[in-house]
This record gives sequence, structure tokens and C-alpha cells, in this order.
Amino acid sequence: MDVRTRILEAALRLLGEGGAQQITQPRVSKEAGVRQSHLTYYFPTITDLLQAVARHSFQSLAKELGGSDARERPGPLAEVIAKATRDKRRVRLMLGLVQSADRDVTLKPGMRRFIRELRGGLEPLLRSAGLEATPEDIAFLHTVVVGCAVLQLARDDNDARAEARAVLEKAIASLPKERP
Amino acid sequence: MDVRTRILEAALRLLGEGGAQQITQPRVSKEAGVRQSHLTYYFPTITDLLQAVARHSFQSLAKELGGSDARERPGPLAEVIAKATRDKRRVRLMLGLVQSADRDVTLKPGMRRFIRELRGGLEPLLRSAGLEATPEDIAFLHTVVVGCAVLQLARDDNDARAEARAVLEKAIASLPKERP
DNA sequence: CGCGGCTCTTGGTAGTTTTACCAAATCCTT
DNA sequence: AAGGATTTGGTAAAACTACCAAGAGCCGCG
Repeated sequence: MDVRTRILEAALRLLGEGGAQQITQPRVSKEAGVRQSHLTYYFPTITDLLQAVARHSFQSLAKELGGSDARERPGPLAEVIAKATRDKRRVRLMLGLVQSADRDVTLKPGMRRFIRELRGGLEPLLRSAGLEATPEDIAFLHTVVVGCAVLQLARDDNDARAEARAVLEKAIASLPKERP
Repeated sequence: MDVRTRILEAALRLLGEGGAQQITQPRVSKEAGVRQSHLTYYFPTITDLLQAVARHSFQSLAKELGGSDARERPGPLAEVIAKATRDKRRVRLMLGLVQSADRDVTLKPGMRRFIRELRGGLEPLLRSAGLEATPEDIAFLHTVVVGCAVLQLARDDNDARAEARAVLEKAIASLPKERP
């Protein structure tokens, strides 16, 4: 893997583990196993790095979140989604991206595309569960998923997990069944 | 206002504007208009400051969010809530708290209390709109509210606002009407 | 009153971390 | 072999954390 990519992946890893303040040149370079001066070579300022990380993770996350995960290990839909919302790494990353996009307007288009792709990946998942979902339904479900993810990260206890599960069930139950 | 409080409010302001990496001694002391050494006097380490800010904002936010706002300027329920989710300062603060609680286990109890209080404030609001909500209903609505808030901050365009509004309407419509 | 002890304020500073930069060497492609 | 891209091994300067000594203000107690 080339140095640039190694740097981005390392930064992504740190972001998922410890949040945005982990992203400093010394830490990232150590995590990536490259010299610090590589960072400033590929990303002149730390802001450039942050931006690039966001852009890079939009791509790598949209794929991971939307697709593979769900279809590889199938199960009740609510369970599959609940599992995804429980993955702290993923939620931290998502929140990090939201904040980056909030701070930096140049990231907004990427963020919007990211959300569109994510939802695009959600659609076949629903269909495979026998549900026919309009874009409005998907937006609704997506909102619930985000809410569940954030609240679980915030509380991080069994109650939160059980509640998230129940909330997801309810949201899914509200979707229209596909006519056969 | 005493120095300690000035510091906390200043930190809160910075958190609402620019996120957690704004919280440094130089920035906070400048924003608060106090000497830097005051920071280390009242909050020996920067972690202490972060913790104190979180605790302080749990209190000040729970009041603000749950209560006054809604009852002072009444209107359609969805509109009132939608407005709250549009306030970026507030959402940034909420996310900042979530992340702080995620990083620092000592803040988790405060976070849980915060969420309980918030929901406690939501209940009379619903009742005043003629809705009888069980704790499960409130949890559901709260989840949707959080999702809307985050997605709006992420996208920050008219589509996102319209969508949030529609999603909220739908969530509220799903609540049971109070029997008269 | 006035003295001792407390809290708080002032005005620093030492030491670490981080950013941003650079010249020289090396590699790679054409 | 020329020329651009990358790597090496730095360093200057800024930002930041944590600490401290000395003084001011305050309060209760004798």
C-alpha cells in the first residue's frame, strides 16, 4: 500500500478509536509507520489531512456500511441494523465525519454524496427483507438508525442497546410491506 | 459572574461554535477574558476542564432543551421540535458531549442522567399537545430527534430541513392520541 | 482591632508537543 | 541520463500544558 493511503488508513483508525484529537502529525505518522515529514509532504497542513481523511472515509465507509455487512451474515433486519449501530468504531467515525463536514464547507458535497450512497445501499437490503420502501421511508429509517447509533454511544449500557433494538423494530414495522 | 463560571461558559461557547479542539487553555482563557493561570487554578489539567464543561452543560442544557423553549413560543409540535434540531450550536454541543462521554467513563453517569432529564422534559410537552406517550414512545421520538439533528448538521441544506420536518411529522403521527 | 490563615489573582516560566518547513539524497519513469 | 516524485533527516517557530512564587483580598477569631 502506498504511503499516502497508509497515512489515511492510520488516521481513520485513530479517528475510530479515539476521536478527532488523535489526529496529530506525530500520532498519525507513528500509527502509519511512516516519517512525520511524509505527512507534510502529502498533506501540507493538518487541515488538508483532515479533509483528505474525510473524503477517503466517505468512500470506504459507504461501501462497508451499506452493502457487504448485511448480505453476508443475514438475519432479522432489525438485528442486522442494530448490530451496525452498536459498532462504536463506526459511530465515532460517522460523528467525526459529520463534525468535519460541519466545520469545513468544502466537505459538504462529499457528505451529501455519502448519505445518498448509504441510502442507496439500504434500499436493496430492505427489498431483500420483503419491504418496499419509498425514499421517504428510507430517510425515516436512516434517521432512526443515526439516532440509535448516537444514543447508544452516549449511554453505552444494556438499557441503551435494548432500547435501540426496540426502536428499530418499531421503525421497521412502520414500513409498508411489499405487495406480493 | 465568578471566574470559574466564566471559564465554563466560555468553553461551552467555543464547543458550540467550533467543536472540542477549540478547548485549549489559551483559547478558553481569551474567550473568557481571564488569565490563563486561572484555568490551571480551577482546573488543574485540561481533562478536568473538559469534564467540568461536560457536567456544567449537562445541567444548563437539560433545562434549556427540555423546558422553556417549547412552552414559551408555542406552535405545532413538529415545528417546535424541528426548530430545536436546526440550532447548530445546540447540536454541536450535544455531539461534543456525546464524544466526551464516550472518551471519559466518568462522564457516563452524567450523560445518562442528562438523557433522562431531557426525556422528562419532553413528556409534558407531548401532553400539552394532546398526546399520551409511554416511555417507549418518548424514547422513539427522542431517537428520531437526535437523528434529525445529526443529519441536518451533516447536510445543512434545504432538503435536509424539509426531510427532517417530514420525518418528525411522521414520528409524531405514530404516537397514540390521548383518550379524552 | 489586627493577626493568621484561607482563597484567589498576578505575572510569570519550563518543558513538551505539534506544526510547518527545508535541503539533500534517492528512486522511478521515460 | 534528465527530471519529476518521493524519502530522509533534520529544524525553527508556534502552541500548549502544567507549574510556581509572590502578593492581594477576605474572613473569622482572639
